[in-house]
Amino acid sequence: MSDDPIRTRFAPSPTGALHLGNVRTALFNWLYARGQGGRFILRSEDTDAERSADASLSALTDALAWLGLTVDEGPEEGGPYGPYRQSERSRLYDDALARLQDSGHAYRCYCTREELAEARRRQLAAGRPPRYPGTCRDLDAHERAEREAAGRVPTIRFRVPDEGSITFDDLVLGPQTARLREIGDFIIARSDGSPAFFLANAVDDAEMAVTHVLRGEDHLTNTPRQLLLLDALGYERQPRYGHFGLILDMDGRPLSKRRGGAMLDELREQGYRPEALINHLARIGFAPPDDGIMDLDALAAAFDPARVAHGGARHDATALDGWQRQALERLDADALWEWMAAGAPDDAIGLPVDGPVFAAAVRPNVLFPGDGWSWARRLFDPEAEPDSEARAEIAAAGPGLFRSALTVHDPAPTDDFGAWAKAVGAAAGVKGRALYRPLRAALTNAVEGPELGAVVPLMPAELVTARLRACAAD
RNA sequence: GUCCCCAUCGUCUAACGGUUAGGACACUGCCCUUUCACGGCAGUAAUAGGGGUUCGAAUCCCCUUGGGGACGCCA
Repeated sequence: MSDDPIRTRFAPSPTGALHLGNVRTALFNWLYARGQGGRFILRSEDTDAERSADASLSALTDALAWLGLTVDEGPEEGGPYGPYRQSERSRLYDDALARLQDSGHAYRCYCTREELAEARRRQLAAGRPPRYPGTCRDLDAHERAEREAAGRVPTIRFRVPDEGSITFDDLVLGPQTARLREIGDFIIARSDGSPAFFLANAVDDAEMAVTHVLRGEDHLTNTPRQLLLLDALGYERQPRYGHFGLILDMDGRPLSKRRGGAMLDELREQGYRPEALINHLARIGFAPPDDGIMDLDALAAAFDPARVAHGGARHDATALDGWQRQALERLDADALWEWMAAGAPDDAIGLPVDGPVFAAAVRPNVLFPGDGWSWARRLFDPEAEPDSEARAEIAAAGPGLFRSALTVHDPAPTDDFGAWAKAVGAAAGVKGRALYRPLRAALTNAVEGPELGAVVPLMPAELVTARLRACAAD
């Protein structure tokens, strides 16, 4: 069938937290590799030494593992194309840089940041695209020596041909053509000798035999440059690229750490389930065959880059919550309790019943572990007070109802709540809404919540009595 | 400013020349529940605008408008 095994990669810079856009990129690449029986590679793009930290990298691998995006080759897993940290691959980049200069594809540029910024400013002001003006493009040996004597440290730039075009078949968008005259000479090595993104990223993809690169459309205009580099370096084995629209927030603005609400760590901390996140993200830009929650393998089997949406799309937190609800419904009581317990606050109240029993009882009214724990407090804390709505409900019902309730309170309604409530209704002469709402308010301290029959039997009998007395006292 | 990508219900999307334009989330209503929520059922709601091409256009082409991206010693 296929000659070469599919290889995809996720190549983040370990400088900070992942937002949903990054996660979806990882997800799509993982889905494609998995669905095609290929391999998913993690590569740490840590060439910017100061900003990279191994702590961030391990946080990142932890996040991928939590999501279920297993890594086949990477910094921790190793693999035949290692090392998988760019900081450990400088020999490769140095070699590429040397070859590019020897072949005349690259040259030293002595322009300072200030000069470049000034040139850009002038071009913009003149209504022209801000491109490298080519100042150092054709320096002779004498001119170079002069600048070096002046203490200037060069960067290395790739010489983009003035004429011609480059084309590629985008996995998502289809055929693409870029005119070379639109592309300025770009920096491939910083003045400290470290490789720039264009170079390191392209060289590594080729060296690591990556076959398919799925990335955000912010890279669309990078691709021609990287193809140029790969051609100049003589790589015959080049990856195919696919670009999809970026994820935006509900205002249609790009996701950013600053605006918040879409950072993976934050969401995980809040208690979102990985399945919820995965299913939400899989459907931003892609339409799996099933409406319900799908597991990663099923998503992988269905995934097809050619069917990924071209345009950008919004991250709607409400939709994510919908997936969270579905994810919670599918958990069995033990798993639900495990999830809730993991998210217990420091001042979590002790439960008078088994955790899984409690978790299952409040499940329909819980989206996050914190919700469960606030139900625990409302239901089981002897100190808990009715909220204002509950107070109003209790006042409106008057003490008579609760006095009646106390008369039928022995034995406590812990066994058969339905029968007890019926008896109370008969004794007080009320029924339906007029009966249940005050009882709910008195017993659970709130006017809305889980099924009373599921939750009241969990409460200690003395507590039920105490709450009824408090309401009957007036 | 220049170049590139994009455009279907509020949101995410399906329909890849012929459908009553479908689904999910959200919203509304009804049912269930001697209770709110949960759940079940139903409903409101979209092809940005204008020109073409075609027997026939959401679908192909052009223009306009609107969004996004790139143009960094960031990745």
